[in-house]
Parts: sequence; structure tokens; C-alpha cells
Amino acid sequence: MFERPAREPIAPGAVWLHGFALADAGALLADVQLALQQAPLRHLVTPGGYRMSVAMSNCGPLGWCSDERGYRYAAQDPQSGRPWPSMPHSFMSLASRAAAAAGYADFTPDACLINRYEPGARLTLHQDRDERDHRQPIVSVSLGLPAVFLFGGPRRSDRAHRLPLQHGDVVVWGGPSRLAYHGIQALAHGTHTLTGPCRYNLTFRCAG
DNA sequence: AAGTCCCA
DNA sequence: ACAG
Repeated sequence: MFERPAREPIAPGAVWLHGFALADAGALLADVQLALQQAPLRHLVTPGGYRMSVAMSNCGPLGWCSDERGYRYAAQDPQSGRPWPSMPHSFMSLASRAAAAAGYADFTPDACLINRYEPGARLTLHQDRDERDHRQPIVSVSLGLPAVFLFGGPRRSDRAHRLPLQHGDVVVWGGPSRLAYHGIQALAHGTHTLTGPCRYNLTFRCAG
């Protein structure tokens, strides 16, 4: 049989952890729903004035936000004025273990972006560069429907790898890959046992 | 520019 | 390629 390796290097500093979150997926998804109850998903607007196809929310001390004025991290949900929901223990534990498995010890994220992709939703190539300390890695967890993850280099024009991410996969990048351009191809239609017709992505960062 | 449009 |  063909089996996926547990740990697949993508580029220097970047690792694909196949199925790393599988055992945690149920608990993670339950905590996603609890967080979204306090801070509902919403479609953000980019500085260019376009509505993002991915629906987003956050939990943890800081949340990633976008509006016509730009991108930033904020301690309060701009939609309610209240702090973002606290980071669930299940999230923190998974993120820390995944980072360690990828070679990044002592990862303590202060921000978790919750993304919901419905069919057609996508994220064009971009860099995560709104965080204060780029020495800390990014941990990205896939739940539900599969999606093609694009992972390029430091320039937008760099050739990108195309990684078919599955439910439970985790990608970690940092060090020389910290500012790599990355994105998600338009989600294909489908139904997943745990999430139904969508994909959730949890992105953990040290923003402050 | 974390999006959209146009061209080959 | 394009501009905030």
C-alpha cells in the first residue's frame, strides 16, 4: 500500500505533518463551534475594497483583521467591541505539539485565525507579515474538506508547490520559509463526515 | 494584491 | 498587470 509519510519536508523550515491532528479533530471542531458562538464568522473586506470569499473569526489574545484601512491584529472583535474568545486548551496543545514535531520548540501562539472555506472560497498568494516577531513559525491545521495548498517562496512570482491537504493535516513553516507566499485554491464541492460541506482552517501565530 | 481583471 |  502507499502510505503518506508522517513528516514531509516542503522547503527549508517548512514541514507537512500528515494526519497530525486526526486524533484531536473532534475536540478541535467542538471548540471551533464554541468560539464561533461568541465571535461569529464574517467576510472581511480587503484594503482594496473587495470582500474575501473565506469567512473568518479569531480566538486568543489577538485576532487578525482586515478592512478598507488595512490589515492588523486587534485585541477586540471590531464587530462586537468585546475581546476575542479565549484560546481553547485543545487548540494551544495541538499547535504546540505540531510546532515541536516540525522542529520549533516552545511555540506559544497568541492568535488563532479561524477560517471557513465553502465551495469556491479561496485565498490568493500572500505573506503572513503582520506579526511582530517573524522568528516564530506559523502552524496551519486543516479540518473537513480537502483543499490544495499553494506554498511558494519569498516572491509572489516564485514557483509554488501544490499540496493536497486532507482533514487532520498540519503545515508548519518558519525560519527561512517564514515569509513564503502561500494560498489556497478554490475549494471543490464535497461533504465531510465531521464538517459537512466546508473546510475549516486554524492558523496559529505569535502576533504580538 | 489575504482580490480582480485581462491576455496569450 | 494592477494601487492602496
